[in-house]
Amino acid sequence: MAGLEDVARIAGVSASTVSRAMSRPGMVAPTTLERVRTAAEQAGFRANPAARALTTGRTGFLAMLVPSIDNPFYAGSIAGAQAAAEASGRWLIIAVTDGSAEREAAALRDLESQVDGFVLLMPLAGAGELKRVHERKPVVVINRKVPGLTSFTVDTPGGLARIYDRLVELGHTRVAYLAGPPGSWMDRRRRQVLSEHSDRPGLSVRVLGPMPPEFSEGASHADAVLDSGCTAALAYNSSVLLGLVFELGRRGVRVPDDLSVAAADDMAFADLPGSPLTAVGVPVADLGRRAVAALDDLIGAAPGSPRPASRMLSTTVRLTGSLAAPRLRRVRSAGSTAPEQEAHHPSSQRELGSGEDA
Amino acid sequence: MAGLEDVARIAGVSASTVSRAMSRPGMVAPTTLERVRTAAEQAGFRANPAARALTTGRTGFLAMLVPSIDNPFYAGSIAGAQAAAEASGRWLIIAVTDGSAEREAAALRDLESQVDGFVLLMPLAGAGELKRVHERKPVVVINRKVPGLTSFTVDTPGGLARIYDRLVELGHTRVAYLAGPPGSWMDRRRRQVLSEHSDRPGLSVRVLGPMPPEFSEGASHADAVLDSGCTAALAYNSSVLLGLVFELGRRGVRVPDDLSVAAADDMAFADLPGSPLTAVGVPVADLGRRAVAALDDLIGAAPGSPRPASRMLSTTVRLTGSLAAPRLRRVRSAGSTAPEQEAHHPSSQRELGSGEDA
DNA sequence: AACGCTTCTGCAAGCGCTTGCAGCATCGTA
DNA sequence: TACGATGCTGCAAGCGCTTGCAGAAGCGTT
Repeated sequence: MAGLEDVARIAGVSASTVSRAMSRPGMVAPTTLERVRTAAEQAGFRANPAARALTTGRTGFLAMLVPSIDNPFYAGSIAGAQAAAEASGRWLIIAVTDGSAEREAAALRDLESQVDGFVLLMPLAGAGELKRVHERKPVVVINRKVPGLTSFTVDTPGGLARIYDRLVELGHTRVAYLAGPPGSWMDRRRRQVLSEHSDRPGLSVRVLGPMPPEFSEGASHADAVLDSGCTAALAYNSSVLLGLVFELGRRGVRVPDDLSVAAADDMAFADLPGSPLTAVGVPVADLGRRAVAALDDLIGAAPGSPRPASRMLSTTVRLTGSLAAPRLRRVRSAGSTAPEQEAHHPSSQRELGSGEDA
Repeated sequence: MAGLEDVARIAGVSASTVSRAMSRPGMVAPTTLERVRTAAEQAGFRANPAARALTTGRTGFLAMLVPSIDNPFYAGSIAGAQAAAEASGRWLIIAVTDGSAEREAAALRDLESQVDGFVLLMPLAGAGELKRVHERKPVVVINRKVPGLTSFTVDTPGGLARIYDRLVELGHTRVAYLAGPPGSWMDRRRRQVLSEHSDRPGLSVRVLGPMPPEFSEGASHADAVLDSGCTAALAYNSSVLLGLVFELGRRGVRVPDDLSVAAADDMAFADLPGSPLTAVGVPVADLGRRAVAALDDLIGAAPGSPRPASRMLSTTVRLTGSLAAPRLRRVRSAGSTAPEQEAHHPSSQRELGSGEDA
């Protein structure tokens, strides 16, 4: 691998001149610059980033900490971040925290000296600790607000509220919510929104679950939805929704004629032009992109400069998809040919109290 | 940040001894070792990886080049690779090639000096070029075979064949295949399998598409499937399958009673215990994991040692899911209440010739 | 008691790049 | 013509770690 010295020899200058020619072309005379450049090309020169990092402290790496990768939400954000990073000539290191605060802390510690900044997707660490990291290497947070750090969040509640409003407008009075994984922060926020809306007269939300956000879970809760006497169902995410819809189809229940459905959080089809399902569409790639862009600003910026503004990105909702006016005639949960009949269930599911989420 | 020198001062030894205590504990006397260790702990010592890399050439990074991230197949592989990398104390850098040979080459070139090895997911570069990279930094390939390199592939064709056999066994004679993206290597391989099986007497495959592997595409091809007169449909992947099934449900077509369906390539639900859809399940995480494990071997190994064996991983198929005996009575494609009637269509779709895939 | 070995430690020379400083032309100005 | 200012370049000192080499003990032999 050709080094600075090799180029210097060819060009007949010193290594320092070559270095300057590469990183601050303005500092060398035009003719020298030209000479060095052709020499570099001839030698096939590639600067050794590790050596550069040793003196400058800049590694050209960004680290992104995510709870997991194989989840459309995270994967989308990673993709956005990666694209932005590459666009500014940096590489993205992915660290998976798996929801463990220890692993997160370990990654933060290990990578601190190897990267120029961090993108933290839903970090678990306390605000104080994050600020401490930020003092050493710039930090941008996604999907959580940390005072003092720039963060990018998404207005899922707003999207949910729009769906909710539409349901009310259509005349629905009972809505099922297929909850997400137990203990999920996102899930909690959503239920909070629902519970706020639940205060309206004549409206009630049944929470089914919690359940892992999987296709199979949506499918296996189809009967519960039917039994609940609800005329509409909201699913935690698109996977759950698809499972539900699939199973409903097998039971002869039509969407949206017999049951209105929507997903609270989606990256699979909300933005697709011809999608027949309504869902709160989350601009996941944007989250990643913006986070990295903000990081870029922070990395270049002088210590005292104002930090990039935090933003809440709005969601997209297509209200005309799988939402329709309620139908009181309901189909029983039996898998057979579906004779229509009134649904009258004692409904053992709990009502969503407005105060149950802290 | 505490350095070697700081620890040395505290422990009352030289920096070299500290270095050795950290990286080759066997080389220092037990008592010294102990002293150094407590000193290091006290000082909060963290070795600077860039400095280490400068002398050793080992960076502790692995690079993984993928066509894209937000695709369940790739995301799953990345997740597996990431886990394996972290398990062996390395970090994973993700580079997205986006299907561009130039970007791939650029990433390879840029990262060559910054990583200890490469995992290449479906690389575009020629075998010769890949071998050349391999001479500098170890390379492991996923989902493509490159002579001279260790690679991990997946037996999707085998899984497809099993589904196909089952369909034949059930008495199907006309099968629709919702093809993947135009020009896709995977898609070609699959169609090849189908065309091989298509030689059997009394069996025919209709290819619909090509189409992008999206939910909406599956949905919008539902009518084409119904019109084709086929009694079973294979989809390029699970997204397409779900779209198809969703739209079928709206038309009152039951799965699998009215139509058998399966996905050729799936990471979403094939492995889930209660999944109602049959699909060729691909062990995506395993691919990534094994690739990194092989890379580990290569990195540690002496230049002359035999390279880790390539392997083809087998797929999983649940045959009892959405496959059933064919029903000749078919539903027309009109979106209405679906009166049953015979399907007799001139079928303008082309038959799959056995030689059409190169 | 002397010798050769083994074990442990420190010295110093890098790894390949950046950068403060000083030297040397060159140029403009008085 | 002389002077300072300016522009460009080279020298050399690192950045923080690793490692070959050699010296210093400590040990077992003969």
